[in-house]
Amino acid sequence: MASYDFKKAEKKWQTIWEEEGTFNAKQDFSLPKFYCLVEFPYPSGQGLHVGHPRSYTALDVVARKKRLQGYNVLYPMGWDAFGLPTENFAIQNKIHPEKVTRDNIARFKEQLQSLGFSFDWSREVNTTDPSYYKWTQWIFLKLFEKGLAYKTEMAVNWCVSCKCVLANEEVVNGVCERCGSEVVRKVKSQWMLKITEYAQRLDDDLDELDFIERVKLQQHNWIGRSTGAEVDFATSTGDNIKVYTTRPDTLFGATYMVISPEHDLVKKWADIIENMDEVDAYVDAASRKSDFERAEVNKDKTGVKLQGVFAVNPVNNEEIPIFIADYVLVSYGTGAIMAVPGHDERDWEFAKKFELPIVEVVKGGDIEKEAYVDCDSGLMVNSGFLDGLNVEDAIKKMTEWLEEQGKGYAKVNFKLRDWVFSRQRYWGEPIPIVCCDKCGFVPLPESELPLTLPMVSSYEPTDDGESPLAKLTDWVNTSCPKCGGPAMRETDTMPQWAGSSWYFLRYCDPHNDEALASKEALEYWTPVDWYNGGMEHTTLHLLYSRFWHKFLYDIGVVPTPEPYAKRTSHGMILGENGEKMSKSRGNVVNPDEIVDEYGADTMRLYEVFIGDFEKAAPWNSSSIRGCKRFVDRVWALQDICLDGENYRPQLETDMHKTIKKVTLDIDALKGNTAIAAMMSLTNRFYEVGSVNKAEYRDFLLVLNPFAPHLTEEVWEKMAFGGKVSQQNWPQYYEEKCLEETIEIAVQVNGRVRSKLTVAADIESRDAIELAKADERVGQFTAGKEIIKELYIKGKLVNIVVK
RNA sequence: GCGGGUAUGGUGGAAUUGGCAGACACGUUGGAUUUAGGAUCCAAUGGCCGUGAGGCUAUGCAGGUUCAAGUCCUGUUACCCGCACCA
Repeated sequence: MASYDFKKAEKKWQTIWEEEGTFNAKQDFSLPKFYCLVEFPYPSGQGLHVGHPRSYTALDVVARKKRLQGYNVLYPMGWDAFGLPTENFAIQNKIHPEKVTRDNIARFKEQLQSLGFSFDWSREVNTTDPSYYKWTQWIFLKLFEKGLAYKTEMAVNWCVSCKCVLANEEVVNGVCERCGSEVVRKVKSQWMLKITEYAQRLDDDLDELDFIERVKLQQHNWIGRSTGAEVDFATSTGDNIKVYTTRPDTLFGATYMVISPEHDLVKKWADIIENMDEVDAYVDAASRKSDFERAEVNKDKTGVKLQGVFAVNPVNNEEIPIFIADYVLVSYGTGAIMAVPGHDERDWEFAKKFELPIVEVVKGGDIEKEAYVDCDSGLMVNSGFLDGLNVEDAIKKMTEWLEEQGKGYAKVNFKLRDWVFSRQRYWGEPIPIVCCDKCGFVPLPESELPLTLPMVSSYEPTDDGESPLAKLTDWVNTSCPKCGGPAMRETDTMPQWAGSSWYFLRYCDPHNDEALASKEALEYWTPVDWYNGGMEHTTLHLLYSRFWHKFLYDIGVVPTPEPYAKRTSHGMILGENGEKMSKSRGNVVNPDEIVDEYGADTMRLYEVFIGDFEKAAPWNSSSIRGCKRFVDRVWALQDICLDGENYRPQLETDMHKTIKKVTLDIDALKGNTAIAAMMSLTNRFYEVGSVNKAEYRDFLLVLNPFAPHLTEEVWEKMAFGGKVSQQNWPQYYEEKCLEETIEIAVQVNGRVRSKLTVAADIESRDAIELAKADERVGQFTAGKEIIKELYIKGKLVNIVVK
């Protein structure tokens, strides 16, 4: 037998699959369906690195197995192609981003196809294609129509290098998530999406979903729900200060108030505040700090007392001072707090510094030394009608009291902010809105979609914060769709996250020009049964797309309230040195070279075999050889293949056990141990000295999802009939997975002293008798008193002696 | 600071959830084959002691529960990730 010519075989089968459309999802909606999805890549200039194929392979294995199990599988692929890196590359090299995108996609596609993924290429989507982004714009207009898209002037995160605003989700540790540059505050008029309107549902509905826990947790934390109360504090000026607190029980301990420097009352009180100079200086200093500086946790608390005004604590009518301080954020709650220094660390620190009274209202701590914060076990004191209650009851009673008195009410708050949706860059979807002096913001009529991105030769970002599109006066100046008068187009574009927020819907019906997808296709295919993607998208793409999907559900476009039934996440493939793979570290492994040297199947096997799917794993160019050997050994089984229509007795259990293991492991994303089991079975064939046709056939079937080219090629060479892709997944029988005789360990005082081969169904009593009769066991029990003896079925006997 | 996670041979990693730790691989060593290299095949391979049979020891560290602990409990260390003055 000639050795396996993987290059020839892989090319051959890839061509067949492409010509036949072997893996295209079927239009027959009566079949059981399985929608299997991986995040579509951003087609960067560097091409794929060996990290990309990890999740593609894992879900390709799932998709291929599901097909063999009779499901109509949708496993699509596409391109998330708008975005800054492409635009920056285009600017640097003076090539239009449209061409850069086209070239990058061509390269990515070729690389993906060389790995033999079973994607349905007939459904390929591209977010930069006008026939695609027509529907991205359409969804935006629906959001606008329902009041969920609005434009407002606000302080935003501005990346100095990208010359573009960023969403909160795109700012990581005060720097730009993408380029690592400084992020400063800038007041700008921005399009916003009201994701906050969906905060409660995005949070609640997580519980019903089959998402891995760390994803749920991260989304819960990001949404940041808290329950408490809003309370009104009267002031000496007749104004109200509304505060949000999670601890209404501690209201009797509120000895001062703090409002943020940006709070409206500061300006309103300009004439009343006696030390306005000092206050102005503080406000000014705060405004010049970056968010990052302001958020620095361990810095000293600063602030200024507002002279000439005071507030009144609504529960005891005591007059309390009002401060401004930048530790109170204007963007959360009401931008004002009641300070309870006895039971809040920040307030305690502030009170110590400004020598303000600290009152204990929950007993149990030592408020002289530190704030008593985690006081669930304490009882209320110095708190009038709350005295003697525990914290939980006190919160309830105080909230009731506030509501009765009309001084406050229960309130749920979220950390989640609305989504800053406009970008001052060229390579994105134009926002289909015109601004008319008479009519305000007017949406383009649906018939004018898509509003295409004008093809221009100059699209550099500007320093003044305007979109490059603003310079195209011919394009900008238009007429109002409503009144026909002169109007101007919106010149900002959508963020990269727009196109990816709904792409999984388009796959269901990608060529539809009447709707983003037909009702029937959506009814059949959604929700996505299994979605895998990176943890870095948890609070970005994953949250955004859940939001859009819920909105589309509310307006009757999609049939399910959630887009994804199941979400898993892969660990990163690291460089050989254990560090993150990157060009600057020089540890990038190019999959093309691996495919060239070892073949796609070896590459696929190694990607799965490398380790626990959820954990990061370092690439190792030696280890991959083990997978290559495995491929060659499977090929060479042809030399020792005997006739035989049934499993041979000495291999029957091995066959059933392996099929079972592979079947279950694939669904549990434990392909690494599935491959180990198949390696063991191969070793077993060689140990026996032969395989027979029945065994070889079924072995090839379970190996097929991992090594599709090899298995098809062997199948054909062996003339097993048809193709592997047309077969059924082999069955295993539970009862045939059990050995008739088993080896059990015999322990004395928990240490293994001997082994016995016994019938699998041996009675406990018999096993113990046999164990005690064992010579070696006797040496350890002789002359000692047996205190206890037990048999753990199928495992061991333990004899405890003294 | 808060929340979550991880820690097992020289390496990647297994361990049916409390039941023989180290499956499966990589690497290494020895052997076979080969003109040679490569490839392939066979054997050994956690550590310590022992010629040997075998014994002891071992899952970051320290305790505990149990006939039995990588797995459960208490404490502790290191690293990774997320959030970060969110009232």
